[in-house]
Amino acid sequence: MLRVTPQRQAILALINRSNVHWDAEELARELVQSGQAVGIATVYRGLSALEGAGLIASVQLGDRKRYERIDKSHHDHLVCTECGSLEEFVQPEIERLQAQVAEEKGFRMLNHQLLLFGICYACDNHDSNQDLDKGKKI
Amino acid sequence: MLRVTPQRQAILALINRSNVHWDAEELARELVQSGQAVGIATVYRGLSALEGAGLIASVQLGDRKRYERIDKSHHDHLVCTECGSLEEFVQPEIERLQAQVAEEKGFRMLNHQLLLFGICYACDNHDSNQDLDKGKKI
DNA sequence: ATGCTAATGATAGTCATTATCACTATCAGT
DNA sequence: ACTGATAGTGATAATGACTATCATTAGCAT
Ligand SMILES: [Mn+2]
Ligand SMILES: [Mn+2]
Ligand SMILES: [Zn+2]
Ligand SMILES: [Zn+2]
Repeated sequence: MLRVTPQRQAILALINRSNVHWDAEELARELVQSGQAVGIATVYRGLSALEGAGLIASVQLGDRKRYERIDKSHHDHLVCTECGSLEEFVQPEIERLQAQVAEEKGFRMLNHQLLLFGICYACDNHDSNQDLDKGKKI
Repeated sequence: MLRVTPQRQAILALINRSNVHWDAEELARELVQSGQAVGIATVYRGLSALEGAGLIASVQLGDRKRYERIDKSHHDHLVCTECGSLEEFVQPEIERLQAQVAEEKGFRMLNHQLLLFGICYACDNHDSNQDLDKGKKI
């Protein structure tokens, strides 16, 4: 009952061929650029449907949700509060301890979210107060 | 330059005397109940100011921010996606490993957020499909 | 090929939070 | 204690990220 449509194919293709954490608006703009514009409501619905089908992954960052490829192993994120960039990391021991905590509490954990906020290496060593590149893909 | 006002005192007192993760609207309603109504915009600004002053703590849960007392040691949260309840936990080893990851990446971590989503013990063993208690304090 | 119904897209609505702005109150300096 | 600079208040408008509506279109099971 999940239908294959050109719009969803375009959204999925774009996410799969990039290494970006897209939000709905950014993705819609990129689709316009590439000549296959998709209505913004359809982008929201498409992203939600694709995630529900297990074809893409998401990260909730503050008030906005970002989507990325799912064909990499699970990872968590370092979020730079200066430039907004995302860095990825994997720490199996943390994953194991999370499951252990849930277990001990009788809590059936379905997923988790771990965000480390701070200043990335680049920002910490910035030459001057560069303007933030608002158009940068993260 | 952070001024002491009756509104902020009321907000802080309410948070400090309870063990609840308040959002702005809930807190405003409670203040009305207790006969010291505070404008909703002032509640938002007050919560933000108090957090900035290190007097209360916050958790970003999906699209809404919740505030709680800061006079307990740092902890993270188990979030029940069924009933919305929050359970707290501390895992020093996870904390240590987070700092280690940031260190290795040259990332200056300022804070973090770890949420474990799933079904709490009560919901997992519910007798029937009880209606969620929307008014419940969490 | 047909038809049931999910999907689309333009747009209106929702909801949490922030901005505006006229007015008030805190408090540092006298 | 007085006062002035300015932070804070509160009613309300605005914003921004989504979600609902609804007429129309188009997958896809049969
Ligand atoms: Mn990622
Ligand atoms: Mn807590
Ligand atoms: Zn940065
Ligand atoms: Zn529960």
